[in-house]
Amino acid sequence: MIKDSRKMEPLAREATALLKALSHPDRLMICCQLRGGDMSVGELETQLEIPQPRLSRELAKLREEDILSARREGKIVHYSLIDPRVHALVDAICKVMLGPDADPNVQLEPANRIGDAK
Amino acid sequence: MIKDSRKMEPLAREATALLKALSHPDRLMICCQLRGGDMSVGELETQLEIPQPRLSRELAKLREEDILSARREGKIVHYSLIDPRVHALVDAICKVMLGPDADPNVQLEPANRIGDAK
DNA sequence: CAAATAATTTACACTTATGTAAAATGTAAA
DNA sequence: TTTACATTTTACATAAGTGTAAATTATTTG
Repeated sequence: MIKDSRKMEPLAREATALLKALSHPDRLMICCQLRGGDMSVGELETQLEIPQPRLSRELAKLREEDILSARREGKIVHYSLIDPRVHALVDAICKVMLGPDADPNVQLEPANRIGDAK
Repeated sequence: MIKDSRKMEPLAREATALLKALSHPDRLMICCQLRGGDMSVGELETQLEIPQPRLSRELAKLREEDILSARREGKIVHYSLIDPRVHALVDAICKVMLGPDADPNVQLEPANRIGDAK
């Protein structure tokens, strides 16, 4: 994941590392959800409808980028955001994608279906 | 560049397409610069110190994503931002990376060297 | 038309990303 | 220990991303 362009502006490189980490629907949705507080892998799986092995791998990537941390409690592993920049960035992304006057509680997640319980 | 995950939330997919387009230092710096107004390929090359073939290819990617438009004037090609979301997103990225109270005129670009003319 | 300038496209080599399915690991309970 | 549940890791196959250098196209000028 390290790129080696001698003259590359360090700040841009750092910024793109963050952006790249968010540049996958699974990972963006995960970070979007975790803004509301910690969640277990199982909860994320249910909420986001992502097959568990894939979810697990994307969580690993976010861990490696020091964006998420994991803590185990019994057989459940809880994930949480540790990079505060991600919270701000995801907020900004939602604002840009949904418009500045959108409901701030709307999350990036699989579409709600008719009949879903509230 | 098309991903095909049946259940993928369309909004997250659209957002990540945008993020992916910005997830490369060359492309992020290009968009960052163009917030200030149109620039030619040559100007971008000089400002950003990116080898022209590579610059050209990254510009092509941004065109394909409908983020930039190009207009030719004689032998010079001028590029400009056409997706307003990108302007907002780059602003947000700068804010997140530099802190909310940073100089709003700072651009993501190769580091200024001592002795550079103002 | 020939030469010069601006920009894009090709061709390679190599790495990273992604989806899927199977196997493995850690933890708690019967 | 055997089962069951939660999560991670492996193994493949295939598609994209990236850097570099050479070739090509477009446009203006001599």
